[in-house]
Amino acid sequence: MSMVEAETVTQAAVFAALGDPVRLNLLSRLDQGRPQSITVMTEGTGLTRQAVAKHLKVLERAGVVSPSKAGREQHYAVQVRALVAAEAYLQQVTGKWDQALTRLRAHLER
Amino acid sequence: MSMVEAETVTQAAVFAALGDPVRLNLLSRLDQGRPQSITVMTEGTGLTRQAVAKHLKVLERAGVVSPSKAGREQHYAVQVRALVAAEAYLQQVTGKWDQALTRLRAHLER
DNA sequence: CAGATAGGCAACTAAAGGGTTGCATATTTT
DNA sequence: AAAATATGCAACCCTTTAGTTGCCTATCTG
Repeated sequence: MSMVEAETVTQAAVFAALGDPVRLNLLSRLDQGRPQSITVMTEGTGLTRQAVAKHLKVLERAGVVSPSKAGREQHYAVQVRALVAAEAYLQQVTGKWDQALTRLRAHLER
Repeated sequence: MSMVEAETVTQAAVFAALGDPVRLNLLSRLDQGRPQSITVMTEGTGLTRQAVAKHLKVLERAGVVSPSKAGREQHYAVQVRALVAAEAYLQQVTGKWDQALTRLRAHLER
């Protein structure tokens, strides 16, 4: 597997982690800055603690969130790097598209 | 379901569509500007035409790609709007994080 | 028109995902 | 020390997803 492909796979993992409404909600509740415990994150989801714990694991494996233990509590905090990387990836794609549009325009005006 | 939740679901669908290495590859080959047929998109994937067709359907339902018929060929083109929206979503989240950091900083310096 | 090419549809399989329940373990709290 | 709280682990269920194969239809092309 080429390096490009490897990167694509990694990037896909991040998008996949974001590709679930529950996880997107959890994330939006985590980006308040301070880490939250699993139990707290469970509140208002209508799900069991285990379900939420799984979702947080998914986010963690994708690097979107990072865990830290505080006593008996497991806290999770947003890992901005991954999000910024995803943002950069999209910018690259949309950027390429802009370039393509420019080329197309140049071609048509010839 | 609230409007926020509905939007979250929609946005999650886009991320989910991007959350697969195969689809990410297809997308990167589509962003050259001009639409491509399914058969052409299949080349070099190591998959069957039907598999690729399914992936393109997924991208289409998420609004990431749009179909158009040219004779017997089915062409797909990148739909930049969806990508920009996803980008905006991430910016909003990372932006909120920046604000949170600012608040935290202010709190610590008090 | 006959053959080749591009797709669509459907059925089927294997694996991954999202959730739940039950039970064991570690930390607090009283 | 006992009760309560926060998690972790594992087994299990159901649905979705990623891929395949087989076959039928539409559109070119020679």
